[in-house]
Amino acid sequence: MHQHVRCIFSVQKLITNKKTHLTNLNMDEGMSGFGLKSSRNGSGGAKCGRWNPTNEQVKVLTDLFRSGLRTPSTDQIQKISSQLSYYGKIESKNVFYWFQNHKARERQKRRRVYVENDQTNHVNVTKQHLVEVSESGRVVETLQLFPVNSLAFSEQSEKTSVYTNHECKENASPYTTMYTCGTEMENHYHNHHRHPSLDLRLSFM
Amino acid sequence: MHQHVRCIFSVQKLITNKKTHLTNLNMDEGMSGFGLKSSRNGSGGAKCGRWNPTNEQVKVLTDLFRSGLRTPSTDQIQKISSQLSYYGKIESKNVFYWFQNHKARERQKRRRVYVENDQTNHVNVTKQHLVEVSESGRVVETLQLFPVNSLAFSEQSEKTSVYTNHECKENASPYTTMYTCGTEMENHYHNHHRHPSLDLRLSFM
DNA sequence: GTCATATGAATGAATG
DNA sequence: CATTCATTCATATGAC
Repeated sequence: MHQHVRCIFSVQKLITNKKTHLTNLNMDEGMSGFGLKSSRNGSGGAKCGRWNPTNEQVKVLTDLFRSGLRTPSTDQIQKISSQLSYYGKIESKNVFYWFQNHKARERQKRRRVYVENDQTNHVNVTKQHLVEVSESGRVVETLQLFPVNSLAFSEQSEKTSVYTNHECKENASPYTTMYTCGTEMENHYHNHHRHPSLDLRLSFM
Repeated sequence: MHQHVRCIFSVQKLITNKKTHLTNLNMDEGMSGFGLKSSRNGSGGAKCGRWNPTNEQVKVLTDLFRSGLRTPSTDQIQKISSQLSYYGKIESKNVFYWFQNHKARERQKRRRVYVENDQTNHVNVTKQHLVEVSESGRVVETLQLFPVNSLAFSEQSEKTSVYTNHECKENASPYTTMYTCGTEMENHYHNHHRHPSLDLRLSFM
């Protein structure tokens, strides 16, 4: 709604100058449909156009992120997007933005927490030893992702917490590192996806 | 009129499941004596989840906002947060969000008024004393904030949106300028704050 | 209890 | 990549 104006601008921008990485990803697709997920809004309002990732999509993206992926290439983005489309409407740009945002916010949080620790504890915290995995560095060859077919099962590993009520102790450490260089993905799970064997096998690089 | 619908849904949402990234932080709400924030959240509840600013914190933040600060840099955020922590538990991100929200809502309100004016004489709904244009222009180097001992003094000029022009875009010089409307701050008081002369001296750039 | 609002928190989407 | 904006979600509080 309110984005109309901005959207118009942005599109123009895109066309005019910004012919970058993004452009290859149909960034200008605009917001065609949007699968009213049941997950988040589900309101009858139908939302104006913002992508609303399903839990499954988020799960997968998060897993990818945790596995070390930070800045997927256009190719990867496309693959991911393609795979995730199984769970609901999604576009390449969504994936692109997701990673951008996730990465940025992770960094931001870390920065803030760091400072906070620093000043409250007066400890020259060296908690900063989190080895930021550079996406350029070692990456897993292939990543096996399994479809989370039902929330019933996926929720355990994630924070998903339905805590919402009291003791929102959930993700007590949202900021804490989870930067393991994706090798652990190897043995992540070899579950049984009863779903259309939709395994997101992404070849990083 | 626009949100109630969502509220209903949100409740349902609660039940279903969310993927919120609630970052629990807080708990306890600090509140080192004195304050007794009477207005918001009457102590007790709200233990988990949400930061509950004390009146002093709100006062300072509001003053900063009124003085022209809109989007503090990370550095500023940290300083502010640090200083405000004197009054109670607070994290950088709270400050960040506070400004983000405050700004956004002011904008939103303004927009809303516009629409109302324009569209039709809908209802003379709370035209908001949105007038109050500040003659911004001068730049201050440092801003002295004084500790609010108590909510003694009234704060009713909350809104005070700078409201320069449409699309004020004060970002023209984000971190360098400060609109001083804060002359009043000068003489706020030099009373004895029983607190460690906690003066928020923020050097804006 | 329901509805409504204020506001903290989050996040998709951009922009530069 | 950092910053910002717009919108939405969540929840505490208060009126009815």
